[in-house]
Amino acid sequence: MKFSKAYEPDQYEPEIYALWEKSDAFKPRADKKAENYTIVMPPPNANGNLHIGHGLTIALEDILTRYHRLKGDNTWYIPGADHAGFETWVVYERKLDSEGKTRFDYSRDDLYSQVWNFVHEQRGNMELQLRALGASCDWSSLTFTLDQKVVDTVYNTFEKLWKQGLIYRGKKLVNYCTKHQTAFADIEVTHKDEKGKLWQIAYPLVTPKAGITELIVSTTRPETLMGDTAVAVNPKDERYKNIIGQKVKLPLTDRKIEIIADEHADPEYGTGVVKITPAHDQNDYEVGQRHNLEMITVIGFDGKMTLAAGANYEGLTTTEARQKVLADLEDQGLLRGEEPIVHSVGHCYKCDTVIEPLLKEQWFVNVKPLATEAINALKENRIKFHPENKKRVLIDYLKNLKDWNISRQIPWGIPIPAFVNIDDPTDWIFDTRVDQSEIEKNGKTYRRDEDTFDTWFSSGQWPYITTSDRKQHYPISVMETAADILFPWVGRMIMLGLYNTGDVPFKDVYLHGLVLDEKGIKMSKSKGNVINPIEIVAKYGSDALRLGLIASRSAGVNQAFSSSKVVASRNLCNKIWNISRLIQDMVDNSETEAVELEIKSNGEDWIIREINRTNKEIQKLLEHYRFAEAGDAIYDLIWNKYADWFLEGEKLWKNIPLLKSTLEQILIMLHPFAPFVTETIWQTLSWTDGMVITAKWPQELKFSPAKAKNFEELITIVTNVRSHFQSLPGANSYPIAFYDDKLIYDNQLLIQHYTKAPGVPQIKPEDAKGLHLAIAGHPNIYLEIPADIHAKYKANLENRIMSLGREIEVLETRLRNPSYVKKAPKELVDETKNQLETKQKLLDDMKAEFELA
RNA sequence: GGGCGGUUAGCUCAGUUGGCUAGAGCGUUUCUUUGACGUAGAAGAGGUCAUAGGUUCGAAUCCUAUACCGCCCACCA
Repeated sequence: MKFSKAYEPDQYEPEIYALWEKSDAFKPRADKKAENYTIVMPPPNANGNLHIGHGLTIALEDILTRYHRLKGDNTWYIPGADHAGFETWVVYERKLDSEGKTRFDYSRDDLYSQVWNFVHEQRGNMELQLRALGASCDWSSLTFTLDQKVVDTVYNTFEKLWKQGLIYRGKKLVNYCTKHQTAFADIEVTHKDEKGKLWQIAYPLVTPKAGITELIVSTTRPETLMGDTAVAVNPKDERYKNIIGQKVKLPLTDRKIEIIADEHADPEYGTGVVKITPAHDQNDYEVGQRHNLEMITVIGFDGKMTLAAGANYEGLTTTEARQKVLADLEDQGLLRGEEPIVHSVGHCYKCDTVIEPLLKEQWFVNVKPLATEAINALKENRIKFHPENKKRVLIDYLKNLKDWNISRQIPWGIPIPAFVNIDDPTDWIFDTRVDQSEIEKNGKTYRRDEDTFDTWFSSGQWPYITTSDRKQHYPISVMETAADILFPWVGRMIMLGLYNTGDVPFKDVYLHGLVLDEKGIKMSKSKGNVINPIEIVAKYGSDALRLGLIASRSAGVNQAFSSSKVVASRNLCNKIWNISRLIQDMVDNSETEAVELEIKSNGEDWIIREINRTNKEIQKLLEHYRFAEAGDAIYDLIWNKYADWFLEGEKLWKNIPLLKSTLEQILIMLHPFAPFVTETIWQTLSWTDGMVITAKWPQELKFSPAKAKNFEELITIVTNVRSHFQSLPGANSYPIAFYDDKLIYDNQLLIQHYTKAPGVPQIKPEDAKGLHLAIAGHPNIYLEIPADIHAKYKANLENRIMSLGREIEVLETRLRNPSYVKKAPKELVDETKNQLETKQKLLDDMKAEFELA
């Protein structure tokens, strides 16, 4: 291969990925002495496409993976694919709908195999996209969330929970989406503030007492009135004390319901009387439990009124029923008013349908014992969080967690391995013969539960399922995922991981925020502001996307996507490409085959120092998950140090062994951040062996600190001269004369090269003329500019003298403060003194310059 | 109602346990076709770190209040 003028990522990326994959570079080494480093990918939807959030996830995880691989760890990055139960089901149901079919046209087994086929036809895209993003994951251990080993583990866990009494079947209020015909866990419900109305309705007392003939209740849901089985007042409420236990006539029905006393009724709110509808409201359900109330279901799973609501209302939608109930109450003179109200209403996160709390028999996990263990582990700091504050947020969530409904009424998922006796609905047994809808056991016939598991129940067991073939990799090193699934996923992995293995599932958690659009708005299909990562890869390259995504981003914070960062990153790739091109060119044109690594100039000591520093810095930053800063560090090294100063100087020396060695070091350090371009370069360079992906993280080279410091001074001198040249007429046409300065004497050529001055002559002190440069430690440097130009230019220098004077004043004030001198660390005070001295000298020099002319 | 973030250059954001002249990318001004790169090089301009107090020798950083913006949680009839 040869280096073209510009790096064109699309020409190399697929080939490079194939090279890695073919050579088993992604597989963990079987080195017993090395440390294990394990990351499990949050499994993307098997039949979906990756979005920009995946771009970020892969960027972060792959940087860690590649870094640890270079460091020599047994690095294992485990990919996954999610059957995405509900998501996929929604897509498939839409397809059925477009064919004029519904789920009720098929058996569950039919539907399951239909979706299975559908998913497998669609599958593969996502995996190709992961490759395009450069994920260096071990494809041979890809786990699909419906793989047998997943199902087996999930069944074992379910059975264990069941045997220990932590699973129970209960008829409780569940969050039900009447459109999708399934229940949800509390966490899956999206609450929104909405404008509604609060109606006042009169419930007449059967026997008026204590001067009270009727009770006014307030409700936002009059249509549930027919499901009322009590009205409640606060036991401490003096107004109603005497009528507790009396009955009221329930309007629109012929039922009489009791007035009960319960803390739930807030005396301050409305009239202080609340209607109790245990079958349709979570609070009322709890009141009902306390008072043993009857539960009447007036809304069905289809979202329509049931017969129990009365013949007049049966079959109406809730909205229609509300209108009719209000109208009927109005007719009977029982509607006593309405007022606008803003209240929070639960919605289906997928279709936005209002979630209906409905009574349904479901499987629940008693989470208390699991959550307690998890909270203990968190409090004992067995898992480190990035950002740290999310740990407390999770603890608070776990403390208040209610029992977890794990049943879903959708066919696409892991079937719940439970069967019910056809003759005894209370007789449930655990059995894994889920491929049969009826089984025989002990001479009795059992029918399969048609429901499937909540996907979080299975993915909550992900870390130990995926590492089951190499158990020494559990707990995994870090769980990197999106901050918005802290509760449903991270929390559940910790609970179930502890429950199943006794150990936490991961040592570290790194949570990333959302990638917002360029304006800082959440991306969504409906808003049309979605950025497709694969398009960015096609346009700017995979490395540019990766570097651009991690730039200026910190843990847990939502942040806008920045195309200018992507462009800047693309430019960096081009920069390192051209650096390599230049070095390859120098190598090709060098006559002698120098082998020994030898340092020949101050700039070489300096660049070695800078590389060493950056090496340490990157390691430290990555240990702390500071990706953006690590990216900045390598960017700065390559661009502002290696290219602008070191390479520029090497055009004079061409120290081939050092050029080769430093370039290799830089390529290795850049590799985690820009895997494709570094590998492409590695494969193109004439002298490199093997692949950079499996190279060894660079050892630090030795250098002379004094010489490195010298070069720093040269940089100051050069920059100073350039600055003058920039503002002088005639630009760089004036020689830089000096006397009695060894550093300049030894580097005349270099200074001339950097400044483009016509010459750097050594002169006698008495011949000094022109502009006297004011550089600390180098008092005898002159720009030989003609007297007339000099005279004019002097005015410009006054500004510098003024600002220097101000700086000196600040330092003097500080040192004049006795408590500063007494209390601040000695080094700091000494440094301040030093500085003051240097600046004072500089100021004197500059003033002397005025005398000269 | 409870909790968590944020407010730093024109824009998007960094800024580790308080410490020297507060950084980056983009944008912007001027100059430059030098043996790689114009997706470039060189030199600049640009910030009273939201506000008000406090702690400290020293505060963008710690504390208290205020304002505005964003997010999460919750059983608001």
